[in-house]
Amino acid sequence: MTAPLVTILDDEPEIRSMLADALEEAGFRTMGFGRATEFEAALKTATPDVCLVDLSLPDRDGLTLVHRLALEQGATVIIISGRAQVQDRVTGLELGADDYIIKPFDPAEVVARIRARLRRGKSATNTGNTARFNGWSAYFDSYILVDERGEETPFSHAEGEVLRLFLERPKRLISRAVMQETLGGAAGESFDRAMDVRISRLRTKLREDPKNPRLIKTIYGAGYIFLGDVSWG
Amino acid sequence: MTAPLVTILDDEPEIRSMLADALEEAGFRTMGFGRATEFEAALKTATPDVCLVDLSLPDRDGLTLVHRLALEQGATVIIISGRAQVQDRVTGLELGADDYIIKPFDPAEVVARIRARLRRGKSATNTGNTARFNGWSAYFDSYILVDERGEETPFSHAEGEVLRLFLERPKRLISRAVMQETLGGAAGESFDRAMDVRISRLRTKLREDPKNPRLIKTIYGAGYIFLGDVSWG
DNA sequence: CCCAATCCTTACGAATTGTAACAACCCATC
DNA sequence: GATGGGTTGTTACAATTCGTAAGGATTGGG
Repeated sequence: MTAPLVTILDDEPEIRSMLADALEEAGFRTMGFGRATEFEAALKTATPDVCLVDLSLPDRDGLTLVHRLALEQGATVIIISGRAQVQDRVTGLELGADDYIIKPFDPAEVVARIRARLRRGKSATNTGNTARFNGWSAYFDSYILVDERGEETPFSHAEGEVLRLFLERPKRLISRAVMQETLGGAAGESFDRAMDVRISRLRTKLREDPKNPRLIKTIYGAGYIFLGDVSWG
Repeated sequence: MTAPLVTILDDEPEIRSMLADALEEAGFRTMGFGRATEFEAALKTATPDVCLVDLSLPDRDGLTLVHRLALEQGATVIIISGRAQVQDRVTGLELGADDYIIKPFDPAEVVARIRARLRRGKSATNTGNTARFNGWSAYFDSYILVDERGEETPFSHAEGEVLRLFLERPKRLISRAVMQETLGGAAGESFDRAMDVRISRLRTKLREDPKNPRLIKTIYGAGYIFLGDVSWG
């Protein structure tokens, strides 16, 4: 499972290094090019997962290049451009680009947009559906909880809804009203016992001590609070 | 092939109608909603290809909704928001959105971005009649599954239909309604057991552990989700 | 310490889903 | 046509999920 490869095609070296820094920080491999010819030469040996392309190239019309990349190579292409007109963006996207980012940009957003593209694809690093907390790993796409010894515990859809709600708001009070809203929809009268049961079942899967819960705390008369050091990814 | 369905979730009626106009002009079908509850109710029967979501909803936290849509439903989600900070965009994309468009926007760009998303989703899948996933190779022209050791298992036409549907939409929830539509045609009454049987038979051919399936997961009350890293070719 | 409100947990049942077994069907071959 | 192998739908029943009810435990105010 190698890191995804991102190529950067831009004639300004500062932009290349800024992007490369941010991308490598985020765990990607990068290759930078200042001219289309070099980039195309490299394409013969490397197969990038994402191509960042600046439209204002010295030696080639960027749009044509994007079109060819998207059509022939089938690569994911993200245009980076100083041209901010709606019409520019529309034609760029129509020609096959997957995204269009306007200069000046924030590298963090570029990383986020690349991740969003890759998420959909094949064996791409799926960000956003895995969370780690206090020795546990929660895989929301496979509906599995894994403890630190690697032992797996499957959880159901309903349990996953509760767990995700907690992991999205760690160390904050979550009122019963909010829970009802996000989970069941209509906030019924006697129906709210259902939520207790969901939480109860989730607690047993997390092996919580009923007398002394470490992760899911009950705030009498208010709601619940999830005490865990959560990191998504 | 019917036109792709785009749902619009925004509390401002003018924005809804502006988007609906532009999208229908461009050949899409649209459904508009002013509140998250109505939208979620509609999701039980309809399966949109793209969901446009405004983050400032009156009755629900938009970001949570996006997260749920992206993870559970596996839908293509595009956020439309007035919040223009980079951090807003990054968190929106991290939570599962496929794109983030800032108000005020030009409907033409929205159309172009939706097209870019759909293009990627379709063309990546429809080509080829061979697919690889998690050690398996599926040959749809010869109706044969091959495991990593080269052992062959033939599969029938009906099983192939289910498998193809899964492989074309990996890691997304496929509702029973969609399955019926793609497979059996008429959504009968007692006929829906047939689908379970198809899936059951496919599961045994993929050597799934009945207690703990890895590839084909059941979402109680909703549908199925195929969790393989698929590459066509 | 007492009591009412709140919360936890167990058990049960309705709805949903899995699968084995059988029947209907298709289709090539004799 | 009849036969036989394979495929697919149907039925029946087992297993799972998840809300509900009920009783016990806990909390916090007085």
